[in-house]
Amino acid sequence: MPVRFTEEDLFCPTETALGIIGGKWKGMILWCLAQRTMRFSELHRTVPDITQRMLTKQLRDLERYDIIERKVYAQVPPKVEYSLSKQGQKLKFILDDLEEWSRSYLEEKAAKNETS
Amino acid sequence: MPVRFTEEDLFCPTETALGIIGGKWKGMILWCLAQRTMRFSELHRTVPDITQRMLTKQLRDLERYDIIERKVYAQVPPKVEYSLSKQGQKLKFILDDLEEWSRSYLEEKAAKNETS
DNA sequence: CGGTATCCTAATGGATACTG
DNA sequence: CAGTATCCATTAGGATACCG
Repeated sequence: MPVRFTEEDLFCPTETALGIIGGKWKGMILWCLAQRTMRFSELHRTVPDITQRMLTKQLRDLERYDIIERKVYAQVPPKVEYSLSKQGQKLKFILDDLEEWSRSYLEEKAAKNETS
Repeated sequence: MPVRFTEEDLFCPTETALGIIGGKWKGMILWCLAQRTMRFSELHRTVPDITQRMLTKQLRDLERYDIIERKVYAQVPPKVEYSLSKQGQKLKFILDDLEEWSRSYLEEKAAKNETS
């Protein structure tokens, strides 16, 4: 994903958005940060099975696109807090809708599997 | 992505949804089919630069998750139409929101780039 | 027209060790 | 605590040729 967006993005902005929130971990990270501001280590504990490397990488991506904010406290041991930015807050509502859709989707699937 | 969903999915359904609509092409394909039912060749012309292989693969994925429907007309030359399923229709509204978010996001970005 | 099959490259993700 | 660095495995995606 580029930081300067192209004509492609303007042709289908949905694609852009999916590029930003896509991947294996971003949904869950955003979901966590939508609940509350969290430190790196908290995220690491909360997101199941993510490695430090991946967590760092995803957070850097999200920060780069101004979806989250990173606040470093100048202290030892270090403390870094992550939170949703203004854009991230807006995105949260959509992710909520997506979660709701997914729930009903999974329920319907489960019901179908029972009757079949 | 499994067809039988796991406890992981129930822990964070958003992840599931992003797994279904993620990837390079699915957003745009769904966006096309949200406009209207389309034949394979129409999709192929409309989605820029997608290969036949990729288009087929994405359509199979979406069909497998019951997001779209595939209707084959028994005629020569063959005619196959793709459309949104009921679940796909519901998803459409969320993708619309996502598109709107993305537009405002890109606009803000563009504005920032001008002033900087 | 609407696909498959084969082969290949690029991108993503993971394991592990190390550090200010 | 909050990261990097290195190396490796897996997956996504692309080029091309062929088929009913």
